[in-house]
Amino acid sequence: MRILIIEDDKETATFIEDALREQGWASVWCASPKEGLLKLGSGDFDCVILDRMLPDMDGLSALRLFRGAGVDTPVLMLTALGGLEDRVVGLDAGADDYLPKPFATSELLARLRSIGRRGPMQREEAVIEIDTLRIDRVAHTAVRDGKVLELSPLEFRLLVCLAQHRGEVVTRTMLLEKVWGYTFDPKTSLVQTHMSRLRTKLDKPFGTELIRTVRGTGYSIGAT
Amino acid sequence: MRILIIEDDKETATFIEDALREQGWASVWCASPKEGLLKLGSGDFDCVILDRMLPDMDGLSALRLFRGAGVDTPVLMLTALGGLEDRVVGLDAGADDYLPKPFATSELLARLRSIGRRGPMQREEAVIEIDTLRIDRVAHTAVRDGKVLELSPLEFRLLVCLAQHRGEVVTRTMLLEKVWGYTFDPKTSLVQTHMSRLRTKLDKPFGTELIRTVRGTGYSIGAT
DNA sequence: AGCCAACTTGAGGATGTCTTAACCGACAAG
DNA sequence: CTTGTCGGTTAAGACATCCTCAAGTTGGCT
Repeated sequence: MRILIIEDDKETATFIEDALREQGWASVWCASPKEGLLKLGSGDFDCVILDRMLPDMDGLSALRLFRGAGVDTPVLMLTALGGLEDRVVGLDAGADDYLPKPFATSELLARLRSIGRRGPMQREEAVIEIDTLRIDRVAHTAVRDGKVLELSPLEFRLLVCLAQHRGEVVTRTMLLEKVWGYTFDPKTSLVQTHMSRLRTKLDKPFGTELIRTVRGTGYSIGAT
Repeated sequence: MRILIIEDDKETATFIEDALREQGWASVWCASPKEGLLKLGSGDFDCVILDRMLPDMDGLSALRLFRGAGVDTPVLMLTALGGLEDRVVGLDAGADDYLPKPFATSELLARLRSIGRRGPMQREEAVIEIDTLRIDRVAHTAVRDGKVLELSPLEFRLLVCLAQHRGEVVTRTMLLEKVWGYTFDPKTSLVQTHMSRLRTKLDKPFGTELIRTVRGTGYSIGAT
């Protein structure tokens, strides 16, 4: 694994580099996103560790810059802010995972392994089409039968998550992780409620149902 | 996959159980290592998830107890302590893998899959085809002659279990273990009832029978 | 043929899960 | 300050599922 670290704090950076070296992974460090983009262009990296707080450019903007430039290397976002929204915003902007500071080394390594396992070719399509439904992740729009769906941000994330796994069942646990950033079960009908809301906008007005409920497991879209 | 969970915290335990069930794996929960050892002796498990911190016995001691008793089931150790030394000690004592809490479910499942792969040649294919029947475990669908079968969760599990042992006779005891997670005999026609329901959906509408009854033993699918 | 055990099948009710509507607080815009 | 949107919670009701029981039916053996 070759990993690019974008982090202005020297101390944190060396801490991470040490951990990676112990694991036998190569790392390259740079302090600014601009530098990072250059390096991403030249060497091929398996993953980027990106700090959310940077002096000259915000981590989120940096991420958008990368994605805009056609860089599809997986990004693990670091942030001092532990808030949930923050996490969601990060994932929304195209980060593949998220780690709050301070973190345990083992946790960092685990996340990296997990990202690495997915493989480099996990191309995230900007536009996903299922039946007569067309989802544009860049324009942030969903259209079915030529009719624009007025979805709330959360509903959109939910739909995207389903669509990215079209033909597969997406478990409730998975949705909680990917859409809400939860690693626990809120013990409420959170997912179901929002799935219902999504359906009233996505399925109700069109007769045929795109979303299928898989009892005891989760939901799926675009299968059979 | 059959998985034994040894975890005193009920909440964590149910969380894990949910995730496993969604994945289509059977799990048995117990709160103490002693109980666990008993269960390990009776039912055959593919993996053990063992908490590092337990009230009456330390996880490491438990692990040594198991290994001492000749149990060679792979063990995934959970721990709240993220330190490196801890990890080393855990792996030293004979754990096959190690996961710090809190963990992402996807991470847990990935580790389990990885552990499962090492074991004796498992058939965990995503798609199984038998004659004109096609079972997709990822999409959670079963199709015969192009017609989608509307199966309940239990019926689906039952079918998968049969299909994974296609050509072999699956005993009732085996089904009770793999599908229901029972380690005892309920003395009712539990298995037969559901086999019947499965047949009305799988065989009745198609004339030819895929499921064969083996009197006094169990059932089999896809044999001759 | 006749018997017995094993298997099949249908009905019923308890249980659990999913759907949906209603409510409430947080937040941003006017 | 008011208004509207968003998102989380709760609860009621609809619905599916699954277990048990009990009455057929089948198959193998003498």
